[in-house]
Order: sequence, then C-alpha cells, then structure tokens
Amino acid sequence: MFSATHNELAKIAKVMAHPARVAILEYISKQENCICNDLVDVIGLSQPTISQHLNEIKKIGLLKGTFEGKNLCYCINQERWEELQQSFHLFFSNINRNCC
Amino acid sequence: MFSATHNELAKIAKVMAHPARVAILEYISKQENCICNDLVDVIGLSQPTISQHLNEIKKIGLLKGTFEGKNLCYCINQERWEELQQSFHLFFSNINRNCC
DNA sequence: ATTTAATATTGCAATATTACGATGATATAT
DNA sequence: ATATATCATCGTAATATTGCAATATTAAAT
Repeated sequence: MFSATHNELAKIAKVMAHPARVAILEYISKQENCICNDLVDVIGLSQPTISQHLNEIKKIGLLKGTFEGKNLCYCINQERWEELQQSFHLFFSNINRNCC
Repeated sequence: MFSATHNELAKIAKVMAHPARVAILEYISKQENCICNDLVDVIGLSQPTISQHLNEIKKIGLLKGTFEGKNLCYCINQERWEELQQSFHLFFSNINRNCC
C-alpha cells in the first residue's frame, strides 16, 4: 500500500516513538563499555518491560554484540545507526521553499 | 518520568511512525503550491483517515497556512521542519566508538 | 548438582492507534 | 436560497502497544 521507503522510515520512527526507547538508545550509545544490566535501574521500568523495548530496538538491527548467556553484552550497531541517520537526513533535506 | 528531550523526540518520532504520515509529509513538502485536497486520492485512504493523520502532523506544528473554509491551504512549516531535523541530527550524532 | 544472577517469555489488563461510515460544518458556485 | 465540494468530527470496530507479575531459561559460581 505504501512505498518501501515510507514503510522503512515509519518502522524506524516507530522504534523511536517511545521515550523509554529513546532513553535506552541514548544511554547505550553513551556507555564506554557495553554492559547493559543496569538499564532497569537507569530507566525505571520493570525488567520485562525493558527487555521488550530492547527487543524492539534489536529488531531494526540497532544493536550488536553477544546475545547469549547471563551477562549480555551489547551496544549500538554503528553502521546501522549511521544508516538510520542517513534515512532521516534524506527525508528532512527535501522540502519546497515557495509556499504560503 | 522521562526527560523533556526524550519525550519530545519520541513525540516527533510517533508522528513519523506511520507510512501514511511519512507519505503525506513527503507529498506536501514536494508540492509547488499548498493545495492539499487531492491527498485522499494520492495516499489512498479515506477522507476522515487522512484528516486524522493531518491533525497529528498539525499537532506538532509541522503545518502552516489557512485552516478555514472549503479549500484549505497548508504546507510545511519550514522553521519547525528544520527544528525537527536538528533534533534528530543531535540525537544521532552522539555515539560512542569503542565498543564490541 | 545447586544456587544465583541476569535476561527472556508468557499471559493478561489497560490504553492507544488506525480506519471508516455517517454526519456536520463551511465556503463557494449556481 | 440551494446545491456542491471540501474538510472536520463522532461513533465504533479491529488491532496494536505498553506495562507488569509470574514463570522460564541460561550460564556462571559455589
């Protein structure tokens, strides 16, 4: 029904459409290391909720690392991060100027 | 519960979190003039649905123009557009590089 | 082998979103 | 004044999202 580009951008935006996920992304991206077990304390939501939010973020490829075992170790997938940045940039950089 | 910045970015992203609204925004931003009465045909959703989506876009200040009468006349509020662009840019431009 | 710590999954309730038909409002044209 | 065209609003159904308690899984430590 909609173009692939529009669907893709909407999908990305949807992940960022919740303050908890914005906060999580910012927190992870600013960590020196990629240990994330304190996310529950930092954000202030329950562990299952955080886990769900992380999963949404993971689904669009924004996280990389090891996802097995007790202590996960993940961080921002920088290549994907820059792809998304580029998607938004492209979207915002085309706008007509002669208007009301 | 979350910071003002996080809430604000999430609010903006929420508006972009639907392909119809992405398509609407792109269409309006690329029009020479700002007559939008053909949006229903272009997008392919019913008139009430388009109206609702437009309202969501309006709520974050992305549209300007005259909103009364038969033929509305609105277009992208360029200043606001650039503000949003900047918000996303700021969000994406801080990321740690030493990671797994 | 048990225990422990960290994360995932399930189930469910509350709420929000999306879409549209029916109807209402408003300005222009006839 | 009446009809028409355009957009808004209301009501409502279907679906999605959000959050958490309870439970399960997993790997390391004891």
